[in-house]
Order: sequence, then structure tokens, then C-alpha cells
Amino acid sequence: MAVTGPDANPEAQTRDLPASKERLRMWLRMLKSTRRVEAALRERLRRDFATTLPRFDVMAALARYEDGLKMSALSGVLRVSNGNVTGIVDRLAEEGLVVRVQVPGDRRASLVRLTRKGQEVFAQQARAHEAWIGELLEDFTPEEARMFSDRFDAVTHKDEEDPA
Amino acid sequence: MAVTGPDANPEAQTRDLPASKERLRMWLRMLKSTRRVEAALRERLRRDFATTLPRFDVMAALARYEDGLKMSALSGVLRVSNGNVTGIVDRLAEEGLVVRVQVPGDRRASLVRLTRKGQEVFAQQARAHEAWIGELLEDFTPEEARMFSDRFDAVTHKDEEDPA
DNA sequence: CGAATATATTTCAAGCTCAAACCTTTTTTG
DNA sequence: CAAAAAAGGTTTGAGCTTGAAATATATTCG
Repeated sequence: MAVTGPDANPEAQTRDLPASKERLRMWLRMLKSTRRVEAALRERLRRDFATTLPRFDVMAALARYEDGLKMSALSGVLRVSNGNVTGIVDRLAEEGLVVRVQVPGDRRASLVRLTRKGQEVFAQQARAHEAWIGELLEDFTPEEARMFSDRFDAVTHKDEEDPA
Repeated sequence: MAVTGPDANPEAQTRDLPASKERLRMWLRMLKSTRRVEAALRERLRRDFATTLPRFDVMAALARYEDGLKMSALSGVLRVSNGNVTGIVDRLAEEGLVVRVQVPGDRRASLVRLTRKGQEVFAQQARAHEAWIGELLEDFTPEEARMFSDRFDAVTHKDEEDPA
């Protein structure tokens, strides 16, 4: 706990708030920024590709693991509930973008994989997505972006998922 | 557009990626961090207060505007669709945490306000919330948190909502 | 004034999300 | 081996979310 007491600095400057207030402020700003970018992405994915952010997220995860992912691994990577992924994969499968492949030795599990069509569709979306992010975060220099990445990583790496 | 060309730096270091890749990386980290904190908040709000993040968000907005907010202003502040707020306010009203007050001169609009009970309930939740954020973001020093706040603000302030 | 337009909000359908309950299959262990 | 426990997934119920359509009231302007 690197939390300094509520009044570690009695001679506080005008705008010097206690640590918890500063962090709260940061959180609110961070949340607002994230929502703004998410909203823009969602709108553009809908407009240009008639898809949604969760679908994009699932496809992105599958694109990173070419051998496919089990449902549980998928929900682990995306950090959403397993019941959640079921529905999204169902819909993607209906459209022929992903397939569920039976795992040889285990009749419970199935491996989800992008179809060829899924790969092609995702490649287009990913290109657009990268460009959109580049634009939405254009106020951040590459160096600054790298610094932010690294700092966020510290928070994120407190416990991590890394499926086979 | 402060976007340098894809190969502005031909002598790139090992880990020096083009701007759009750096920003993409930053975005993914930022999203992951945000989701992690949101998940923790959601879980704790449920466990300790039997409430949800959207409900907390609505109450937080109303707490900031003591004179109440119109539905449209509320959805503007929270940056969610107006149809969305309707349902959340409905449920909060059922529990007596907020009220809809008729606006004198306009029979279309109504002002949403925290009830006394709502104020009391929210005060407790807000205290816990601030402590949770302080803990979840303990890796960030107050100075760092301030810096992040300011940088995010730049992105956020591209267009802003500020209701009466 | 009255028609067109704009504003405030709700309703709706579809999809996302979670936690909990529930199957089924596998693994553990008494 | 058989019972118990664990693991992989799906279903369910409630709530959140969006964009679009619907409703009702206000305002504009011809």
C-alpha cells in the first residue's frame, strides 16, 4: 500500500489534493476518454462494417491465436464472462465468420477459429481500426503513447491471462 | 493531423514502431486497464451496496447538480443514449432514490433529482468508491495521476457537454 | 392562426453483460 | 471401480446499451 496519509503535506499548494482525490480525478478522466474512443469505434464499426465492438474484440482475439481458442480461453483473454462469449460466437458462427471445432480428446470442449472468410473480413476491419485509433489519439506523440502503454502495463500485469 | 509518415524514421530502433502502432498499443493497454478497474468497481458495488455501475454513475451526476438535471442533460453528461437513462432512472425512482419533478413551464421535460434517501445512500457509496480507486490505482503517484488527468483532459475536451 | 419544425422523452428490438444455475464429460480419489 | 469433485459450456433472468421509431409538447414562421 503506497498510500500516504490523508494529510502528508500540510503546506499543500492550492491545487494539491490528497492522493485518493488525485487518483479519483485521474480515473474519471481516463474513463471519460476511454468511453469517448469506444463510442467512436462502435459507431464506425457499425457504419462501415455493420458489426459491433464485442464482435470485433472476439475476432481480434481469434486472429491472434491462429490455432483457435477454447471458449474458456476466449473469455479469459477478453476478460468477459463465459456465458457472454457463447452468444457472440453463436452469432459470428451463423454468419460463417468463425467455426467451432471439436477437440479430439475432450468431448466437452471445442476450439473456436476464424474461417477464411472471417480472416478476410477481420483484416479489413483491423486496418480501419488501427487508422481510427491513430486519429482518435493523435494528440499523443508516439513517445508519449509508449510511456502510457508502459505505465498501464504495470497496473494490468498484477494478474494476467495467457492461454495456450 | 500530426501524423508523421509511415517511415519517417528509417533507422528505427528495435522497438520503435510507427505512430499508429504505438497509439494502438496504448489504446489496448488503456482499454484493458479501464476494464479491469470497472470490473472491480462493479463487483464491489454489487457486493457491498447491491447496486451497479450505471446506477452509481447516474447518482454521481445528480449529486453534482443539486438542482437536478433534465433527462437529456443527464444523458449528455453521462454520454449515453437518452433511451438508456430512462430505464435506469425508472429503477432508481422505484427504490425512492431519485424523483422526477415536473418542470413548470414545459410539460415535456422533467427534472431528475436525488431524494434525501438518495443523497444519503450515494454519500456512502461515494466514500467507498474513492477508497477503491485509491487502492486500484495505488501504483500511480499523486503527481503522476495529476499528469495523466491533464493529458486525458486534452483528448476529452475536444467537445464538451456542460448542462445548466 | 396553423403548418412545419424542433425539442424532450419514452418505447422498441436487438445485442451485450453478468452471475448463478445447470448439463455433460473428465479427472480425482476413497 | 464408484462416488465425488472439477472442468468446459450453455442457459437463464435481469439489467444495460444503442439507434431508430413513436409520442407529446413547444416554437417558428408563412
